[in-house]
Amino acid sequence: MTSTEELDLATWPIFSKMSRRGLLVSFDKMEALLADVQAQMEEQLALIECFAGRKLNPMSGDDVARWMVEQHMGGKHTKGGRLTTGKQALQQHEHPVLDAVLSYRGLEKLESTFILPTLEIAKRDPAPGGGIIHPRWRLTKVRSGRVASESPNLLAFPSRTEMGKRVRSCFIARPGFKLISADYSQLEPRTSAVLSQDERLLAIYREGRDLYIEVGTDLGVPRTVAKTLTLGTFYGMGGQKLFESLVAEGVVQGDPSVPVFDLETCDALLKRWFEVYSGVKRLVDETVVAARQAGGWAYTVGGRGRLLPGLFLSGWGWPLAKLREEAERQCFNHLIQGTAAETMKAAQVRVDANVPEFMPQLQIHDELVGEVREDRAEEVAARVAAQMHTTFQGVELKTDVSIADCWGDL
DNA sequence: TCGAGAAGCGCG
DNA sequence: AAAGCGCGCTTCTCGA
Repeated sequence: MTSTEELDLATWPIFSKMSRRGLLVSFDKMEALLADVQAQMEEQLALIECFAGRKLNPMSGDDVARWMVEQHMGGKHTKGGRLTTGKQALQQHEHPVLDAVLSYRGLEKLESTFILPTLEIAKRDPAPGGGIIHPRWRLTKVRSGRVASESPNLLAFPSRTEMGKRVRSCFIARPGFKLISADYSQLEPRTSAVLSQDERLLAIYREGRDLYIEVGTDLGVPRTVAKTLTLGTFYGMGGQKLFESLVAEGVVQGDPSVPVFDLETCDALLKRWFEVYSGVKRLVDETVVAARQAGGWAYTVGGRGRLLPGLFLSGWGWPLAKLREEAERQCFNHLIQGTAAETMKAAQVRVDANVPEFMPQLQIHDELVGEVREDRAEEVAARVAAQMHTTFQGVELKTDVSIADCWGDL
């Protein structure tokens, strides 16, 4: 593994090029979407007034909390003493007003965070059919070595919902070009498997089997549960959080062939996971011990350090234990997330050196997006994939590639 | 009127 | 015993 310093120096000019090239935004598509979103916001607002009997600002937690108190709805309170009005809290109650509040908030998020700023920023650099976005890459912001993006934060653009994909669809390839995406599958779990040398995980990956199906079989849970559970365990998720995640995913009461996912089951599942994949448990413990011996410094494989003074807090009282355990989770996360970031940077360097026809535009942690001339798309995509393909201590790291005319279709 | 902090939510 | 990690950005709220 190349050192983290060398990777930083080698990727610097690549990100510079990425920013200069930028991404083309279609004004027609974006403005049509904006009109849709605004119309739907009006609808939800009307719905709220209709069902609540008066106007309500869905964005004001105080306003929503006051109305909930009037309706004799209970719930958790924030540190500031108000009723919690987050998505989790509102979904506890069955009420059309709360449904509309959540819908409105989702739409408002799209409008104010993604659509309006993108239009505004793209207007600074007009181009045929729209404008160009030049994200500012922050290469020294994230302590794990990941990159961050500002103005706008393209790494946080929506992808999980239909409306979200419509936002991404406004980012299009220039005329005569195609967009290519190559994303590593399960980069962080694979990194964990390699670093922990856990026999079971290594076997799953070496034989090319689906991790989450295997975990599901090992623990007797559906694939979706196994996925949440596995990703959570890598970073120290607790029973409570796992339970909340499963509730949010709507798998709280499973079918009869599957255990019921109450809080106790979640605790037991986490415990069992670390028994079955004991190599990961060992790596977590060893990583923390090593960092303590190194004076509180956690290191990635490439040698990027993060100082975690909290590792030396002693005692079990509040908030000492909480802070120490937080530092321990950060310690392990630094190793996995940071090493994965180094894998990605190394891949970018190889692609830059060996596939000059590919013009990168975005790096999204485990994914590379860029443009290529239309007539060469298939061929160049294959070469990008070949350059990203690598073997990390016996485990293959491969990418899924796709070609499309807009970001949303990748 | 301005700025900081809280709450909330988007992503991998 | 109990525990998600890493970010950026927006609106609301409250005090200077």
